[in-house]
Amino acid sequence: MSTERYNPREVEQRWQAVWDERRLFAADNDDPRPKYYVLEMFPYPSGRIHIGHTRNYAMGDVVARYKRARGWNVLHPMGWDAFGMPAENAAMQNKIHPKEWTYDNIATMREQLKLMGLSIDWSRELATCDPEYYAQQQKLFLDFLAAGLVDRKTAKVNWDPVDQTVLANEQVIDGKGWRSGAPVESRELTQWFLKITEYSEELLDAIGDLERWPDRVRLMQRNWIGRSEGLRIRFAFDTAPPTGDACLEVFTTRHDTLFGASFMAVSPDHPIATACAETDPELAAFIQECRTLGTSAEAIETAEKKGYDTGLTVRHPFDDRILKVYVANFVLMGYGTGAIFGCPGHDQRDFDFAKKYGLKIIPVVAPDEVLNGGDLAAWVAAYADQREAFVGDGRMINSDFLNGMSIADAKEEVAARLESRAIGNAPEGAREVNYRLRDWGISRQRYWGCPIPIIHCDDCGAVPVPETDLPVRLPDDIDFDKPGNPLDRHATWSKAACPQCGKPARRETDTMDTFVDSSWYFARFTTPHLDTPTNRDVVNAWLPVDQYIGGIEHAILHLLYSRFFTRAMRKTGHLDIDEPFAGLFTQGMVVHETYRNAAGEWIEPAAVRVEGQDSDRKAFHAETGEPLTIGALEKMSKSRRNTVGPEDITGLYGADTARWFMLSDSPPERDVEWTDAGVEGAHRHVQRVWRLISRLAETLPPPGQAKPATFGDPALELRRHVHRTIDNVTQDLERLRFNRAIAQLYELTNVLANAANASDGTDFGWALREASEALVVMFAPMMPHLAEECWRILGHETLAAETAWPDVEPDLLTVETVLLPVQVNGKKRAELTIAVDASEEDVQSAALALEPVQRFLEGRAPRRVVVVPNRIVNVVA
RNA sequence: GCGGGCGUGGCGGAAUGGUAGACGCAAGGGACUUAAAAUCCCUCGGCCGCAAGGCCAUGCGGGUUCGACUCCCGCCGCCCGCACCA
Repeated sequence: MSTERYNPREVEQRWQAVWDERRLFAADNDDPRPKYYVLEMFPYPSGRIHIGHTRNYAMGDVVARYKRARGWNVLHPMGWDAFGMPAENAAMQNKIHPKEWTYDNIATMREQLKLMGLSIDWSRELATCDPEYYAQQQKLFLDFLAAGLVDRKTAKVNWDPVDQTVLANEQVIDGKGWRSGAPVESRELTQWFLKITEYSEELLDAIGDLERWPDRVRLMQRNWIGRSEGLRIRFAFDTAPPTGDACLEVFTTRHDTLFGASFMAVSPDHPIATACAETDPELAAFIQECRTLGTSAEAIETAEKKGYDTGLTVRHPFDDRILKVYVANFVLMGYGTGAIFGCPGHDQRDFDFAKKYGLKIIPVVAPDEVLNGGDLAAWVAAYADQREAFVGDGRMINSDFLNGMSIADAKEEVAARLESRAIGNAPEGAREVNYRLRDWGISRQRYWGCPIPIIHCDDCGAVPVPETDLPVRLPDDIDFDKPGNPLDRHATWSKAACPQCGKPARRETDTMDTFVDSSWYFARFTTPHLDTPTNRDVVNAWLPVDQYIGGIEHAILHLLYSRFFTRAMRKTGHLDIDEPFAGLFTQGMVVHETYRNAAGEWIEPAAVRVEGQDSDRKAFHAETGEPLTIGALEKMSKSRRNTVGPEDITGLYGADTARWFMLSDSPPERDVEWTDAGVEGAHRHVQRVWRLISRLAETLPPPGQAKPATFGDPALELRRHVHRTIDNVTQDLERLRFNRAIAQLYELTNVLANAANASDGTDFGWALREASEALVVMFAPMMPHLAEECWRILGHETLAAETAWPDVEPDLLTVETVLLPVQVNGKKRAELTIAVDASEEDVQSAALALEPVQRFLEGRAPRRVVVVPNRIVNVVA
């Protein structure tokens, strides 16, 4: 008897060795079959794989294995996003070299991943901290530089005082560093920038073509790029500033409200503000005050609108009114021109500002309900006493030649008039599109990153390192005794000869933002060991990634940078595609209950005993018996101590159980709660399938028997269910609805278990084998080891992993009779079994003849009978 | 503030205008066992009823429709993203 308990530890190891030995998952660049590239966001080697990774890779592996079974040439690689600050933090804390720490972690995590039985082409493994990888990244940087896609400019940067480094805007969350959580300061530094804004328009427009991306992510990217159409207007100075400018330029999207202008305001960082402050200490103090104001949500929410009158004035372009120029704390230098015209009537900030400084509030747009039958004069008179500016739609008032126009027409009129006039030799107004997106500052004052291949020479400036000198390698002999960048302090590394003039010069000591590393790794996987960044033919053949899978936390940064990088690589001739990821899926997190003791300390699940159920559940410390409070479901994290290690699960139940469980209950985009009961349930299923198949294997006819010409009813019924399941599971896997596919497979298992006891004719034996094999091949993507073991005892010498996906016999999807629900007034009252091709009249009369229908009709004739063929009958009484 | 999403049994969730609650978990009952584990079988939204059957039910209130978890309008609650972007 082969019905001993299934031993996942032994079985999984054995089949993993077989897969490895046969190089089953190595993708060949010359394979003539159509390609399919499935990729999960590569992990940061933080120490150990956690269960969230496991879910992510399980999903990708299901797709990879399924597509392989469908005959695609599948590329499914894995690598390591290996540069970054935790390695340096570890170096400082534990006196271990970042390189050693990183490679140790990679070794550990690689072994953990291998235990999961993922169908990965390990021959393509890469680590971004490997000189083999970052050498090519340095080439890309130099190519981008030559192509004009790199900028070096002084810029106000977000400085993290704890990590002692610059942060991208995207890395500042609520005014705090995304890693350290420390309040971010503002500093002026010379930085390297990648000119992502060159592609603002293209990156925005192309979002519409990303059909297999979640709407949510597309929307987030759209908002992040933040396009707005408006008008750049030049206001002639009446009292000129010390800079000597003739005009004050502003950007606005509400030029229709130009007659409502009652002041001008510039940012505290505007050159005019800076110039005025030189001779005005009070203004200088005001500007300083503005800078210290936080950028956190609360700070912005509660910040009062404040301004400082510069004494400068401008002339209104249409009515010659003189408008005062303020420096105002709410005007941002980073957007538009850093200056605005204030229209208190129709902008809440300007409204608040005007109230505070006693400026005129002139409504110039009135809503239709006031214009049509309302008391316009009274509305205008009371306007300034309101609390809120009117920002809705309406028609123009108080606006000279614009009066009566719609907002859109007024905008058009103002733009046309200002464009046709000029101050000096420049037009007074110009239509302009502005983007919120800023250039990407990539300089980091850090050791553990890709060195920027530049040498600074006093005479020649910033000179690229010649390609023959690449890679610029990180030095190994470094110390982490002080915060800041160890490369700066290195005795010799930064000394270099200028490649142009040969004089002593200084090597760039900043390294690249690690988001650069992850912006092109998907392309590198196509030729991971080549001595150029890509091979154009190969990369063009594999890209775009057909299915990319990762967390929603990368919805903006990583995905936007990768989209930009792909375009930059296109411009520099490294590939010929635009979009890196044709399909994107953002999976949910794995969450777990949290537990705390009376002292408020977090207690890890392994040390917790839970009793009772539902609202009566109580938690105790497993050893001390101390009562614990059960907290919220939270993302597994070290700080909450609610993590479960994958090896705990694979050790106890095997990888298949873990994979099956993580995919089974929740839809993949939603969070899944890790529960012991759920895992045990999944494991019971593994054992049950094993028992079922091994019992069946003893009685089934051998594989490869000719299909019987005819089938009896029990066999036919089984076959129908099998083929319906094949059809459904196929559709579900195509759409990544793993939970539904699994529900179907549970059902098929139940059907097969019942059928196994039924009958034993030749035709039935054949149908049972067909059903068993279909079941095994269909669950193989989720439980690949169990599938191999089942496949073997079903009498096959081949591997389940190499077996083609079963074909649906379309005839078996159609049935002769159908069970129709019969409703009376929209409520189900009876059922009707009838031929699928029955005429509507026949269905109708059969339905009306049913006893319950007659009962509800109470002898009356129905008013109407709705027959939806093969779906439902509704009798309207 | 702006934008987006979600709300279904004890729980995770099915059902994308057509039988609400597939499938799983938990729970209860039974069989097997000296016993336990494992396994197998049955029950499992609420209420009324011996039963047949009926009534109520997808956050709340309206609407469209022969028919609404699903579409529309208005509330309530929760979650996410962006945030002084002119």
